[in-house]
Amino acid sequence: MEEELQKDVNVSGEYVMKELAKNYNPEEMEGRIYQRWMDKKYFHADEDSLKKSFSISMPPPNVTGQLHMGHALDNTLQDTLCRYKRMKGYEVLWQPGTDHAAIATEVKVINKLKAEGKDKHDLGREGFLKEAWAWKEEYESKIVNQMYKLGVSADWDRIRFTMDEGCSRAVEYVFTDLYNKGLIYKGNRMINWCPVCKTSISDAEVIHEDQDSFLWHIRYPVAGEEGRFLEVATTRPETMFGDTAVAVNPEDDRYKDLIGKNVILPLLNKEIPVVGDEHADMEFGTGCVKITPAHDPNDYEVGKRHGLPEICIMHDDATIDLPGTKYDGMDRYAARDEVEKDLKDQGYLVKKVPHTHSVGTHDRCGATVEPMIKPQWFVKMDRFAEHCKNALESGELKFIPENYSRTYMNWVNNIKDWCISRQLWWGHRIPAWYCDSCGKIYVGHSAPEACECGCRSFTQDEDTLDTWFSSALWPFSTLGWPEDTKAYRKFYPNDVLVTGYDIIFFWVIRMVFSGIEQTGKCPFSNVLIHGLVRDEQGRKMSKSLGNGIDPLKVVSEYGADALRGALLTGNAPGNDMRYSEKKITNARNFANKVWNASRFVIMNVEKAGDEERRVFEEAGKDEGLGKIPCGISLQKEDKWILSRLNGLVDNVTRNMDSFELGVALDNVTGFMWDEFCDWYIEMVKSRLNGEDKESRKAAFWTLKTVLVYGLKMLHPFMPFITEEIYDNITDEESIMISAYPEYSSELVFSEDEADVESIKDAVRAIRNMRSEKNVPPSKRSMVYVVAEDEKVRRAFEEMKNVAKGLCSASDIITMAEKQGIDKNAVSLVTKNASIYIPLSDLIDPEKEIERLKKEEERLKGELKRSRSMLSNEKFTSKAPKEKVEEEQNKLLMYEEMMKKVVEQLKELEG
RNA sequence: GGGGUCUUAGCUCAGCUGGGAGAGCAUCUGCCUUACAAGCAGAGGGUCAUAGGUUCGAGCCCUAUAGGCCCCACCA
Repeated sequence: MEEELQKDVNVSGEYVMKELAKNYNPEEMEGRIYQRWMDKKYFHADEDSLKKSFSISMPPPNVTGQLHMGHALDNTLQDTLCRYKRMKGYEVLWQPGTDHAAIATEVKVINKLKAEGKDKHDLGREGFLKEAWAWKEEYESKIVNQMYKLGVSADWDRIRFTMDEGCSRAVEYVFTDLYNKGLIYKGNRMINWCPVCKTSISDAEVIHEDQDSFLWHIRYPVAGEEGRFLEVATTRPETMFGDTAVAVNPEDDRYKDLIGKNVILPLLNKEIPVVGDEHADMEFGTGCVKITPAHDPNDYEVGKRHGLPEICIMHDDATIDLPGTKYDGMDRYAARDEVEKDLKDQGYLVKKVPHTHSVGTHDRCGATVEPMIKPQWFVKMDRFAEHCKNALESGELKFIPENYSRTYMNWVNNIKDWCISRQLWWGHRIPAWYCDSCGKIYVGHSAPEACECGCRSFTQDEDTLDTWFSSALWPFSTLGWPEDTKAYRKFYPNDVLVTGYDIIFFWVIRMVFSGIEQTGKCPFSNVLIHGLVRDEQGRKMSKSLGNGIDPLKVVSEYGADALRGALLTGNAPGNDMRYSEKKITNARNFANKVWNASRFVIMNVEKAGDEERRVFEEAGKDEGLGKIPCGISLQKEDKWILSRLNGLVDNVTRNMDSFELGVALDNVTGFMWDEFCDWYIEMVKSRLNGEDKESRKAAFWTLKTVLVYGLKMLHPFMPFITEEIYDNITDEESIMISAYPEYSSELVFSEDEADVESIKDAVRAIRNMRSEKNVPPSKRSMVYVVAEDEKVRRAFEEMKNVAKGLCSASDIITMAEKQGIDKNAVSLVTKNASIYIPLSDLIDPEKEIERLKKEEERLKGELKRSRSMLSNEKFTSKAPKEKVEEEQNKLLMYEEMMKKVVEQLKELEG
């Protein structure tokens, strides 16, 4: 049967419809379609184009491993925006790339080497970097492949890497520039030290977590005053070897007199001064604080204020550095126990009380961070904080949702100098050179010929830069900056940055001030913030919990369109979302629905005559909505769905433009599923094989138009299935490069919309009734529609055949007033009509009375509410006119309905 | 300590500048109506966290309270 049909079509016409596979099979089509897009260079961004530009820089994923759900969401949002803008006629650049992720990658490579029995230091810097680059190549290609599978339409020919030649040049340029401006300096300051990774880390990389510990109270004897002690309280007794003072509050009457005197540091028997400093809180503990300037940020400040020596008592691996003592070489925690024991033995320990305090840990390895004084490079932040503030206040920068600008400002206002040097190998080596004889620093691409002192031998700084230093330049370093390239001129600044809220401080702020400092422009005008993808129970997806879902697994099982749809459905900017398989299957089911609706349309047009096929072929072209060819006489339901489609365009466009992608997708889904599939297709079924040729033509034209435009709006969200169908029902090249629908003021049929809504109301009421009475669909029934309003009657008359199919009516009779209808007919009341169905044998009159009474009660309530509102003089005088009118109309409608109900009740009750 | 955010149907969440609460899933009922059972039709289910306030009118604005979450800072 089907083969025959196929043959028929081939023989009969110039227009040969390709056939859609019987089942929606994403796996089969997605790879093939993506390859075609790539071959056709659709993702290519033309820097010479005269079209208005739209650009996004992809947040470069770390080359540390695989993509997770967060990446899938992030990239789906960007892809959807890019595809939308492309169809809207913009020259779109979506700049892809990957991040070297300094410490994260270095740790991975070290672990890999360890598994192979190799050690970083045995390999040496060169050897290690070779391993790291090999790692990068492997994981970058893995990641890129994963993006292909998601349908990412980035311009892959422009892929960049934060450590490639161009980006490295930009890094060097910026470092040198900031150094010359005095905005980068090298200093011996207190930084966060990770004793496991053996590198400094920035404040942002430290995670504070509360830990249960103790507060040790220790006596420090006052020098020269036999029997007098100062009792200090500390959470870190092992650092006492580095104590260089004890502080008391200058206002504290208990200890005032001791300021300027010395106390004896137990165990070391060393005299240290008592200083008066605000830092000592009289209310806390004993009011006396031991001061360890080299191992505590606050003590460091106190030390600075009082000119105290800074004694470092720890090695880089956090073992004690105290040559000649038994503590030397002990781990910090072992030393703590030992100190406690010794203090106790010698009578210095007063007590040890449980105490909870927050401990800084390294976000990469979890080790407890050790504050240390080390020579490091820093970026001054005062000026840059101003940049950040100005960008937001001037409106150059906008957050979506807006409240994240507060988070941003909160960060900006509390920013401190940024420690940018890292004691790692994998990263941009600091372009600073030290003269081997006098030590003078030169900053630049290479060392100078000779130093001022005449020496010609230099050594480059061993350290590398914080990974965020290079990502801060990403929006412009990828475009060839600092060269004045065409791409830079065309696509910088970017239009949107899409990223998670967890990264605002790390990345967004640093891009903003770097962009402004280097290019004079904020690197992007909109920051679209999204939340985290959590697991079904709302927990963060994490390796340690093992609750992560691999997006690629989902893709291979359900298709990329389903994953994308699930991630964007109901997704609101800035909000976390929960992942669930239910959401995936729901999105997949929707894709399947669209697939089948398309099959339905295609199958019918295959069966149709030449003329219909020609009409079909011409429909849905890019010339836009509102162009209804002459010779097409649309029926009411056609106008209804076209008008609804047109309204949808308006809605969806507005939501897309305001980055409400989740709402936009809901709009499209609702329209396609509910209005197009469940109503329009059902309405039109009988016409497709009907007698009336004009009606058939109009139906085919409308079906195609609505389907094609619907697919276009769906395409940014579900690119694969829409392309496959589009390819099969049009002879256009690709939906990706087709024009996005434009709202047309000529395609507004308000009256037809209202009429069809009346019919839908009636159909629903009838279905409801039949369902309530358990009437099988096969049992047809007469339907009488009584409507005083002539327009309503005409609408029912016009759509009689359509409505018949929708509610299993054998016939529909319309009339102005009730006459000749069986007394026992079931009656229904809709907004503007009364409907009677003679189902006498199936009706239980008592139940019917009961139902009508219920309805009467409901109406009574509504009438009461409405009347009291309208008789409220405050309402009628103060509320806007439209609202009052609206309420008056409602009242009339309720009164009308009430009248009918009362009438029907009277009849039933005899 | 500072800032943010959330509390709406059994579950997951929408609800745009205030004008009588929505979707999906789940549940229940009936349907293999030849595009689709990955489906169709229908139904039930909500004091919009609590208490005040502003307003003709509050899920939405203000204040307080309770609970949840996030970020920053501090914690000898």
